[in-house]
Amino acid sequence: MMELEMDKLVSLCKRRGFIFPSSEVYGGINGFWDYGPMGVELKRNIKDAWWRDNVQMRDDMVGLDCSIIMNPKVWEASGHVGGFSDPMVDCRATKERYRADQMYVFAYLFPATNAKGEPTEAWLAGLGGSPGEAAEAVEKRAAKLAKKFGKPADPPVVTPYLEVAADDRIKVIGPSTDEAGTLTEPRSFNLMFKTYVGALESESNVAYLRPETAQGIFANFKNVVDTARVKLPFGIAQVGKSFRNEINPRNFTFRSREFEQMEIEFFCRPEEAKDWYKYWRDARFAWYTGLGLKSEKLRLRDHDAEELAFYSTATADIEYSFPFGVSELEGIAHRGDYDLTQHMKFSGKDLSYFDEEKKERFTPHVIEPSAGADRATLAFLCEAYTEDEVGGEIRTVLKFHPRIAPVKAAVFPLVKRDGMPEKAEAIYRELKRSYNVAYDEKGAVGRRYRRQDEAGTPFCITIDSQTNADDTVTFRDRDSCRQWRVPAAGAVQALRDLLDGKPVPSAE
RNA sequence: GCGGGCGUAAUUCAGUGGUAGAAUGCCAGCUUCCCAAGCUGGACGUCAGGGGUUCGAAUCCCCUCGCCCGCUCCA
Repeated sequence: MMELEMDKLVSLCKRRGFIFPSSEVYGGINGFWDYGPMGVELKRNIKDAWWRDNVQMRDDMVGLDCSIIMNPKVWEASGHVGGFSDPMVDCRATKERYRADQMYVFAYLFPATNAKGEPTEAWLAGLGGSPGEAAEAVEKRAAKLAKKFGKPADPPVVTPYLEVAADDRIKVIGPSTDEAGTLTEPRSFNLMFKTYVGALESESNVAYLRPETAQGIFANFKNVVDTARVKLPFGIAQVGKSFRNEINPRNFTFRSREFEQMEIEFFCRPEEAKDWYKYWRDARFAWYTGLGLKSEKLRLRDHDAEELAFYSTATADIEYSFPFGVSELEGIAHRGDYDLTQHMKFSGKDLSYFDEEKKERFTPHVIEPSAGADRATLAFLCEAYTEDEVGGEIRTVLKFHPRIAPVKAAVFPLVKRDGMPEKAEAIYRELKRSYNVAYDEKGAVGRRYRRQDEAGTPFCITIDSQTNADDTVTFRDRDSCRQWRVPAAGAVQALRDLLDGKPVPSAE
């Protein structure tokens, strides 16, 4: 198995117009990427395949396209504001980082006096969910100090670190150091991109760019039920950009601050949720394999109990083994009725569902298959990248599934004379009505084939001297380099059949 | 966020204080009846950006930005 080097792929993506660093002429900007002429076709094909397979082809799915900026209360309900912006404290000495709300300070007063005759103070910080938990390690450290400075007369005064006065913080000794004053003030880390709605900046018009598309679906649950004549079980699908500020961009486009999601919220009766979870978990895995992510690099991993979010009873990740490690492409989560319940609580609106047949009112449960469009695109690129050796030379091929290939076919006149260009261009024009195809008459045909291989074009159609005699053209298969003849008049249908999965004819 | 490495053409890279280079790719033409062939010609560089040292900086120093690696973080 050839080991893909990420550098080679990144370089190919740049060279062939798949992916560029964002605003590169200004030196780029960390965590943002642009899709070039090839990349935009690839990513669109992936999103279109997702939409077609999950919305168009199904009777129980509808689509939605929500605004990126929503009422900020949405994010209070979802827990993105408040719950996940814990203030953190860094230790300058040990470079460790602690959650400020889980740090308690134990102020001891030892009998030994200093030069001014004052007792010796030691403000020891400990970590834990409660003062009791934090005390354990601290007491051991205090016992050591007691040998030196004598036993303290009183038990220590315990203060949560967040409530320690700013002036007193320099007295605090961090959990893994003996030195005071190494801890920074508590700083909050912003999960979300903050902005202001309207020309004036003030606390009253703060808004956020959405960190996920899911909440727009929940917020529109009632609108869809009231207007789209849907009945449980049904799902709402959305493709769109999301933004996260807290992440550390890494690994090419894999982890970006601006990214695109393909999300489904599938609503069902509570007692059916478990079965639907299993259904989606398998269906989503099969979707990737059906588009060519066939190798052992694709994995389905169930979360164990500790890994589960508190509201979820089951979650699975679809992972891909990238050159930089195994990472998540999609998560399928059984979210129970958590989201709708939260939005009912925060909005005061009834988002329950009335089952007309069973005359029952209840809050639907939700299965959420949430996929990353950019991550899927990167996985398909990694999977497709192949280096074949032909006569001692490296042939670089992107072996995309025809459905996602940016260019479906290229049409060439074998040489630039004898009416071949005219004939080739006529076929090209005809194909172009249905497919994204390329035309090239420049230079040696071998070079033209290789150029298309590198862009992942699955088929090449070549017009040669025999075309004049019997009006047939050659089809050439990207992966095998095999060629066969097809009547020129049937070229469009022949390409359609191949793109629909008809196998390449075996060798003549 | 921390630490380390790096940044020269579209790509891969050479260039350690004295005229900005190579290969590949790209473009034009010739040739060419099938897989990066050959010949001729051509375009392409704010040497990441800014500041400093110097008669002179791609080269030395400082700052910023970006990329890579390892930590940290990643509901």
